[in-house]
Formats: sequence, C-alpha cells, structure tokens
Amino acid sequence: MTEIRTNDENGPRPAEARAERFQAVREAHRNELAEDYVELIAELIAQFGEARPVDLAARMGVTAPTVAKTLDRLAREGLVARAPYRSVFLTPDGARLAESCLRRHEIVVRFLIRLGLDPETAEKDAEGIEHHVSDRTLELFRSFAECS
Amino acid sequence: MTEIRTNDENGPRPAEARAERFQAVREAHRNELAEDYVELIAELIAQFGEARPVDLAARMGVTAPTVAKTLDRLAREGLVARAPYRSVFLTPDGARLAESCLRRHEIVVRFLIRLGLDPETAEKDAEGIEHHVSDRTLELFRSFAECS
DNA sequence: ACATTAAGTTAGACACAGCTAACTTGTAAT
DNA sequence: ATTACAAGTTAGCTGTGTCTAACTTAATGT
Ligand SMILES: [Mn+2]
Ligand SMILES: [Mn+2]
Ligand SMILES: [Mn+2]
Ligand SMILES: [Mn+2]
Repeated sequence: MTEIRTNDENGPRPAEARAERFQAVREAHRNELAEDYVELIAELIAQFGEARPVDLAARMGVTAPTVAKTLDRLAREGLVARAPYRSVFLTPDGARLAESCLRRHEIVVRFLIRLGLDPETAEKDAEGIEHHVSDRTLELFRSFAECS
Repeated sequence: MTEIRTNDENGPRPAEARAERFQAVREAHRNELAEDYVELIAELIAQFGEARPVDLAARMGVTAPTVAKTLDRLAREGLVARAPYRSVFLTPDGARLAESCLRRHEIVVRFLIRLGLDPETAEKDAEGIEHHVSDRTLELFRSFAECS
C-alpha cells in the first residue's frame, strides 16, 4: 500500500508561491555586490575625491585581486569606468544606482536605530537587510523612522 | 604636486569597522541556504511525514540536481541524513537549527505585518531579511510584534 | 509479472566570489 | 635620474550554486 503521499493536496500553488520568494532572494543577492560597491565608491569619491581599489578592498574586507575582478564585472555591466592603474569612476547608471542605495541604506539604519538598536549593530544588520527590503517595506521603514 | 590623499586621515578604524560588517554579511550568506533547507525540510516532515527532494525543488524554485548537490553538502555538514532514492531526514543538529530558523522566520514575518505590510510581501521580504537579523534585532522585532 | 512513469542520480558546463603568488606600474624621496 | 615601495594586475586555484542532458531506480497500475 505505502499510502499515497502526493504532497500536493493543496495544489502546487503554495509551492510555487514559495519558489517565487526564494527566487526573489537569489535575485537580490545577484545585485547585492554591485550595490554595495557603487555605494562605497560614491562615498569615497564624496569624501576623498577618488575611489582607489586599495580603499575599496580595505572597506569591503577582501583582497585587491577580488576587488579587481569585481570591478571588471561592474565595468562590463556599465556601472563603473576604469583605466589601468587608475581610480574608479561611476557611470551615470552607476551614480544613479549608488544614490538610491545610499538613500535606502540610510533609511534602514535610521529605522533600526529608531526601533531601539545601538548604532553599530544597526549598521551591521542594515548592510544585509537593505538588499531584501521591497519598496513597500522601505516606505514603511521611512515612515516609522521619521514620525516617531 | 598631486595633493597627498592618504585616504586615512581618520585612521584605518572606520575602514576596518566596515570590513567587519561586510564580512558578517558574507558569513550570513554562507549559512543561508542551509538554514532555508532545514527549515523547509522540517515543515515538509511536519506536514507530510517526509521530505522528498522533488518537493524541496518545487518549493526552492530550483532543479532536482541542484537540490541533490545541496543535500550532499548539508549531509557533509551533519545537518541532514540521507540514503539513495529515499526521503531526507534531519539530524539532531539539523532539527535544532530548523527549530530556531522557523522561530526566527515567524517573528520576522509577524513583525513586518504588524508594521503594516501585506502578508505576501511580508513573506517575501522576510525570506531574505531573516538571515541578517542579529539576536538583538530579533528581540526588538519580537517585542514590537507582540506588544502592539 | 511487467511496463510505464515519476523520482532520483551522475556527469559536465558555467559564472561568481573569494584566495595566494608572482609580476608590473607609477610615484615619491632621495 | 634612480630607487624603493605601494598600488595594481594577472594567472591560477578553490568552493558554491545554478543549469541541462542522460542515466538509473523505485513505485504504480494493469
Ligand atoms: Mn549591503
Ligand atoms: Mn549598504
Ligand atoms: Mn530565508
Ligand atoms: Mn542576503
């Protein structure tokens, strides 16, 4: 007999809904590194006038070759412009992305702090959370952070 | 002259602090798949009495070989036990991890809903956010979700 | 019993993101 | 002008996570 476990009594709907959620997370992770890099590059340029690979490496916590390879990919994707042995620049697309990431990052951090978290933990958690916050959620975060 | 931009006027401290944050995010991502799998396996066992690779694949939104390879890794890490052509089981370690992930997942979802998000978006965002929530933050989430 | 079919496995490809080691380039000081 | 050193690059390794194609096994129904 081995009782019939179709595991589908409720139709494939809930299974599909879940799959979509995980796919969305994987999609977010595919964009994550690009977002963090352009955000950091924008900050370095604002602060020092230039973004050097060595400074990116120190702040990302990775080695120089890792930064080089990542920057090559970002250049391929049209987010940064670079020339051998020079600092990195953002393309218009890259600058736009950086702007929106910076804004989102700030909102998430402020939200967490407003919720009662210490600033350092807020920064740490925000660095991961920011990439998984939908527009709707971000708006709720913004709202909660401001009005309170 | 090419003015001296050491990019280190504030010492390497802030750079290091940032690096630690990104390293923490990478660490979270290393554990993420394992967490999602054991959580899902526990749910399938609770609901159907067994967790079959095909059901994992449907719900994770990936193909069967992907599930197989991932389960091999989880077995290597001592989180699941498996035999060829059979359903998957959780080891005691795996069951413990699943329990804590399930709890955390629930808290994050309820928090987002309490904040005003619709349930489906809450589920979607929670699937990513859950892996980046520190104990401290989780406690704040729990608190906010309950008392309100 | 046997055939059909669903589930599972294996092999092999690809891209990404990290690393070390070894090399090249640019520049700042002498 | 030379040199020394910091920064950048290149090559090549590893492990993960995804896929398709082709195969094997187990279960179902007749
Ligand atoms: Mn981030
Ligand atoms: Mn950020
Ligand atoms: Mn998840
Ligand atoms: Mn993440």
